[in-house]
Amino acid sequence: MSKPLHERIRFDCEARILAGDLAPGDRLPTERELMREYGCSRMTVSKALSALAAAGLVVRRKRAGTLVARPRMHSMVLDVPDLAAQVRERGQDYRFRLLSRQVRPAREDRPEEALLAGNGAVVAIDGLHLADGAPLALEHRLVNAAAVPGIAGADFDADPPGTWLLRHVPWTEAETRISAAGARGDEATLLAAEPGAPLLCIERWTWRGAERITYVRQIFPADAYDMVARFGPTAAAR
Amino acid sequence: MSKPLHERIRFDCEARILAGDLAPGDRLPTERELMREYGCSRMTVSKALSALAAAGLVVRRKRAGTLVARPRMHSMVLDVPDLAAQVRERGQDYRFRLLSRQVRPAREDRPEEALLAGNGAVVAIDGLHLADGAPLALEHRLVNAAAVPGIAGADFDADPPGTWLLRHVPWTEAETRISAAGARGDEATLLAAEPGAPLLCIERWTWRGAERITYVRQIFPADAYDMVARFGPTAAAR
DNA sequence: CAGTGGTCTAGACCACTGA
DNA sequence: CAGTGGTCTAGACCACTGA
Repeated sequence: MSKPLHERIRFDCEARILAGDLAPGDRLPTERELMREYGCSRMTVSKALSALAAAGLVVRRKRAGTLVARPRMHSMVLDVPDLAAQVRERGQDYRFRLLSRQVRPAREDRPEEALLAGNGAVVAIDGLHLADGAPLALEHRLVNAAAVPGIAGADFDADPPGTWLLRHVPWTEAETRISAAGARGDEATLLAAEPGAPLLCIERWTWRGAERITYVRQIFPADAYDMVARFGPTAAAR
Repeated sequence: MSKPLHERIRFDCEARILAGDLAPGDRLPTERELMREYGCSRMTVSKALSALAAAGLVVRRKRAGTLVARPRMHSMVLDVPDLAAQVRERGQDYRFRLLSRQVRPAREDRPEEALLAGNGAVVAIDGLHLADGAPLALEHRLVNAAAVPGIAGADFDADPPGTWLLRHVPWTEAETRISAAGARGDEATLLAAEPGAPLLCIERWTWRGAERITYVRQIFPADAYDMVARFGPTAAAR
């Protein structure tokens, strides 16, 4: 029914900041002042202001008080594409066409394979993401065979390799690189594009602790895909 | 010296989850069990577990307890480029060359200008980001003249327009679109590239409340720039 | 319906730091 | 050195929900 008191206090303070009523550097009421204003205990006020601090809207300093933070926008939240879900959301038919899957020793002359598996084996997977039968993205993936035993025999009809991995390998870290590139001849053929045509290129390394799990490179024809990132003072920390 | 107790409890639980000691869906000890284990009050335990929930590592449900969350990686943190800072960090000389600045009525036949300013005036700024004198990115920016009065006469020698705006317009929301495109003839000339050459294209809309402040489109030659985004179970919520 | 987390109180002692 | 936030206690009542 009614929101908890600490959420109401947080909301009220947030509203004053976002409306510009309080400018960056201005002081909010102290905890003791807010206790009186809302007729509540200090823990309740503290919870509200700590949440604002965690969200980056205020900075709290002893003696100085709680100050409206200077806005930053150094980072935004990037949606990681689940291609299958996105295609289906548009009412199209999603399919993953497996082009090849090999289990073989990592090639020393390929930096990604050496980084991934050292002297061990890699599972190399190439495939095409299709929307209503038309090529959406070409995917080249390498998986550390020792780290993910099940991958060699996994069935990618239901889930493409990325989704399969997300389900079977928990708690990873990842780094994504987004760039543009021109289509090579073989890539152009598979994507039904012209050689040299502009592509959006997404490369991602995924770790579990210190161990590299997988490397993937997905390329999209320029008109087939955009990535979207968002920033908001409220949503930034979520 | 010593970390607060609630941080220690949080750290201990986090370590057990990240080590795989507790799998997704497993139950953590209840608050009352942790109270006994650490010999502390329930508020202290609650603070630790709430922080883990806010970070997305656990899900808390009444009666069911605190469960290790299923990993998601639906989103990553994207660094927003401060081109001037990045260029200087590489030891190169950064400059912004202003190509043109106009204050004029928004053109109705251009969707961005109509969205931005309606029937009002826009400030249209075109410029080139240079690293050691070589073109790094071509920028086309539109600013809502009514919303940002100072921009018409601002000096962009010290700060490029994006940096200037960040300093003068607080608390905005933003949406960034990243795509690939081929260079048009005029763009290619300014960027010292071939027509049709692949470009990384970054478009960003910035709002203050319901009001649109600025639209910017930056294009980078494919080999000049990559964007990087990161995901980590601990750092995700920061 | 018993056990869980959610919220809240009314205190306390303390570390820090800027007026 | 006085005022601020940081932490913590030992309770309480409650809403929710799954064993």
